[in-house]
Amino acid sequence: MADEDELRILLQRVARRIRSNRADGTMSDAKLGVLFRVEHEAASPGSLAERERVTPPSMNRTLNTLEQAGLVKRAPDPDDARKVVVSITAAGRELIAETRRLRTAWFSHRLAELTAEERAAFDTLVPVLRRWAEL
Amino acid sequence: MADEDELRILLQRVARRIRSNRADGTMSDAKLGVLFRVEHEAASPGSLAERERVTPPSMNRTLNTLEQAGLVKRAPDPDDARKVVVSITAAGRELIAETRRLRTAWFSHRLAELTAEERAAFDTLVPVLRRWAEL
DNA sequence: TATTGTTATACTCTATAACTATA
DNA sequence: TATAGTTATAGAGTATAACAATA
Repeated sequence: MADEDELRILLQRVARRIRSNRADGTMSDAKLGVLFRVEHEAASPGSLAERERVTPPSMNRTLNTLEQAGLVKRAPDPDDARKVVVSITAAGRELIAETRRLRTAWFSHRLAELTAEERAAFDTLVPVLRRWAEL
Repeated sequence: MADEDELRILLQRVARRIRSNRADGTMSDAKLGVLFRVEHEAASPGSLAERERVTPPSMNRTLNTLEQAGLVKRAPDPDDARKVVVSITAAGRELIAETRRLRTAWFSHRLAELTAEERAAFDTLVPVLRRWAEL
């Protein structure tokens, strides 16, 4: 069995290494996280706060910054006037695409260096990681 | 082949999940990072700033907080009066031990749920992750 | 002069408490 | 009354610029 401590620490360091590839050095994890969330589906400020595990006021501030930068936009919910719908803009999509391109480039190069056995090992672990990420 | 994007994103989410296990909710990553650094070997503020990739003033502020909390101590360098040596205290060691224990507990439970094949896959990937972490 | 550490100041992200509008 | 969003205010971490002490 591999050393548990080492495996755990390695996962954190590799994740940090991946995260260091950013399209724009001024984009924080907080902002990028929200941008990635609303990329596929518009969401309310409250649900974004919950999924990013921050408080509603904190999320509100992040949304203000993203909105001022033209990366997301707010719109009133047609069914419930209390609610707001946050969606991504074209500029937001472009920034995400660039960030993803850089991260993918680095990661693709790393994957390309692997043996067939190592690639297979990753395939085996994807369902495991998927479960853990949801906990 | 597994989806490269998903694998990359999952690694980040799992790392984040692991990181959320802290002995003391008030200990930030910044402070814990320094504490882990000086656990094995005393170091200067400047070298700590470099290895943690923050500026010297930022590191200085972190060290002030850790010192006030009694987790590290500063001492003059005997050879060069300009330099300072930062070392961990007994209280600092205790806090690290507790943090490590909690992280290990969560991760151990996750590993215990795996099949033999999944465990073997992790063993295969440890050398790979070790290489990536150093890049 | 160059190096090491620190102080001064400001900006971002986070939080708790309080307020507004709507259901 | 309860819910969704926001505003007010404060604490922690980070940065750049400037300063002090020593080599």
